[in-house]
Amino acid sequence: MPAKPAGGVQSVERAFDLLELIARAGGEVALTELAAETPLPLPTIHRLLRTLVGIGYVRQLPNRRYALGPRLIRLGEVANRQLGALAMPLLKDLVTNLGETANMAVLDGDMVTYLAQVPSPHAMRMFTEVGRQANLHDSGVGKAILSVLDDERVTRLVKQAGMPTPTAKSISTLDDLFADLARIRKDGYAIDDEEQETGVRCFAMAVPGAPTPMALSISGPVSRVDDAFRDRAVPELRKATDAIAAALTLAGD
Amino acid sequence: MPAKPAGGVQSVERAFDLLELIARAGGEVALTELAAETPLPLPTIHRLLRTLVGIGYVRQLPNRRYALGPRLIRLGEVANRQLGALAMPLLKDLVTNLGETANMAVLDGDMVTYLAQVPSPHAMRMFTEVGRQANLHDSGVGKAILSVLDDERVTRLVKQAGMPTPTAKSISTLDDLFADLARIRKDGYAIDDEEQETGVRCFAMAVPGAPTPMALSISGPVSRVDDAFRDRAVPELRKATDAIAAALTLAGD
DNA sequence: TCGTCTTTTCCGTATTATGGATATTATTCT
DNA sequence: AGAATAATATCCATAATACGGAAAAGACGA
Repeated sequence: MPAKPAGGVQSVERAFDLLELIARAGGEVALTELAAETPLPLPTIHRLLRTLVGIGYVRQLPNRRYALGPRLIRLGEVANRQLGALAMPLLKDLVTNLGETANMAVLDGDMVTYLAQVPSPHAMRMFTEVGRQANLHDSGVGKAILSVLDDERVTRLVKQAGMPTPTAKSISTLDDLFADLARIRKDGYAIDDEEQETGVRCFAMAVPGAPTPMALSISGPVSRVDDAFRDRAVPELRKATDAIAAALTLAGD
Repeated sequence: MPAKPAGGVQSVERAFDLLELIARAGGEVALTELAAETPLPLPTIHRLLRTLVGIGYVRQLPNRRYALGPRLIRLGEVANRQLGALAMPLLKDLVTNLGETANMAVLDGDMVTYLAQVPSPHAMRMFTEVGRQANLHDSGVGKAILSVLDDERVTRLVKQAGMPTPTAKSISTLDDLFADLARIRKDGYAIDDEEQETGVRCFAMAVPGAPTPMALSISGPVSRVDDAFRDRAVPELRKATDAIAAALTLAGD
């Protein structure tokens, strides 16, 4: 009885589902908790975990609880470098030409993950933003990414993640979000106007045709990041996103 | 005909082998290159990759080459945070009490990966060391980790990774390495005396009984990190590694 | 100490992944 | 440019592999 048309290797898919579940649960889960979140029978879950523990991608705590293993860190790092290396020179150009902090982020589950950043020469910013995650509806990169997805998927992702409002200006309803997405689709760039952090404004643009939805952004204090800045920034962002799209198409020489 | 007594799920193990191979190859490989490095038949490799691409852990470039996918970044981040969060307060204590940069690293394949760092208040150090990898034989944390492994494994790992000599003081032969490991086992701490980077000395100690071999270190300029410093540092390191060992044992509340 | 819940092992079954053979593309050579 | 070559992708019969119900072993709480 073929329930799914997918042609993937089931046990592999299930193993990664488990890893995702552990990650979603904060990095540490009991076997029963996993069983509650998947339709898989307990022995199956246990066998897959046993396998993952054996090869070091999951570690079992003395509690018998399961956590993500350290070998995953390396894989994540390489994946990160891979994409980051591609973007770094472009982000640097953005910072040189515009003088504000440039970021690159990808869609990752129902959030965005920042992959690379070149800080502005102006002020010292936070430790490192790389690896940080943000919500789709309250960040420039998030909205830019949503703008290239179909409405159905937008709804699903946002409902899944919820719509917290870190500032008074944060978008809080699906209607407002779709109105903003319509503007983004029309103009080709997203604005985060103090929606994520008070005092910080940001312009963002999706990489067109990227296999994994991703976006670039340029952000800084509202005092400097104004309409005049936008007029300078948008063409630069376009140039950079186009360059990444091209690099992805030609990747690997 | 059971060739291996292992009770793992083969397809899962194979899938992760492929991910490791891609990582080892620098993040991007052609199908044939993978085939050359595994005994697996091509169709099997292809099917596994297809599965991984389908769920986003591998992406296929327009070249048809395969690269690690962005979903791995998230998993790596969570795994990192998991271990890092545990260590952060302890590293902070080390820095407070000793005034130099504190690191935590784990064994990862045939190298060490730095998981967390608290920089010293003294001088500005490099961007961020987190995620960086170092060799086992030329770093304090690496040698500390080797000291808790059996000789056979030490030999295998070091032969696998090779013994580059970044500085004139780097250990370059297995004999020298084993002599140093003997001292480390006796005294309970490792020294990296400008073996990795000229001008930088470091004391390191393994976390006893850690499920995944890991170590802490405290490092700084040779001018400040001297014998007197060692006498202050070693007890502090012991305290911190014991605390981590205890935390691992009690992890999960 | 005993009872309950969680984790782990067992093992017959058939579903699932396997890989040889082959088709379909890219790439190189002349 | 076209043919030859190599790389990548798909088929499909086979059986080996993973599966999951059932029951044991172990942890936990009373």
